[in-house]
Amino acid sequence: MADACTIPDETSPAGSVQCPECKRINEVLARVGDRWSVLVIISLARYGTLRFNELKRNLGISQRMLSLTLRQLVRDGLIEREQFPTIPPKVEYSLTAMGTSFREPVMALGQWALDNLDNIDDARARFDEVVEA
Amino acid sequence: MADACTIPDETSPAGSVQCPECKRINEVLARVGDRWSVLVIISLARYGTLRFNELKRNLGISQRMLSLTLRQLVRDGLIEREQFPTIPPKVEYSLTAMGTSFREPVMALGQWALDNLDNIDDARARFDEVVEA
DNA sequence: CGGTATCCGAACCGATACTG
DNA sequence: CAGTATCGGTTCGGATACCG
Repeated sequence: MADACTIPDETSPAGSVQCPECKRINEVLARVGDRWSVLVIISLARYGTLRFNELKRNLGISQRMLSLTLRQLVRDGLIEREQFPTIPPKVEYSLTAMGTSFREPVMALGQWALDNLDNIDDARARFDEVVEA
Repeated sequence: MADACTIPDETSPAGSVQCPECKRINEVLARVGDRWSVLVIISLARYGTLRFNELKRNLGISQRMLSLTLRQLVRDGLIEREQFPTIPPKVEYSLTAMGTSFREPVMALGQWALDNLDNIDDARARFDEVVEA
């Protein structure tokens, strides 16, 4: 990996110019960092393989958004789509190798989210109380 | 931490009902998981403390979005705002303890993003080529 | 310097209806 | 079952102008 790809590069004086890493991270997160993508990845990481409607029920996502999200993730090479020509049709989704490598940071983020939801709620309550006064 | 908060809970039969963890993760990610928040956290994790316009230049974010994002993050207890009553005014932002604990999963995500941007671009190119045919 | 207020187009996203 | 198409409300987010 090139030097330009390591995050802790503190050569520039803090706020001089736009940090190139942020620009690139931004690009990737714009693609795979939205909430539905993250949740689809988490679900597939948990269950291995899921059908369309299983994901739909699992996530509480609308049919439209799931369809769009899945197509994006397939296009980005994070998940795989296997279609069985049966009647009624059956389509299974699972993680690719890259999707699996995405699993770890995503799961860490998800776990942090679970661990800190209450803390955030508390912080918000305190903040709002102060602001009202 | 309660049992209900662990992600790898495979008790339900895959797609039966909405998984409660996904619901909660969704809630937190809706708050602190947006792109600007993530990038602010990454920048503060890198530099420790930054002023408003340093962050602005660093991220390539509009003044409006930065202002909104910072206020949210302060409200959620992830960052701290210190104001110096000088002329011209000076305001410094840094991570709180909770923000610092958020740092690790976020940095992991950012690093993954950097490492895989090219892979994603390649996957997209391949996908689009196939679709055109 | 560090904001806030307003405007306005773009993107998001759920609801609904329809298809193979 | 696994989608696609269309519509309409909400949110996002940049641009601009203004303030302490």
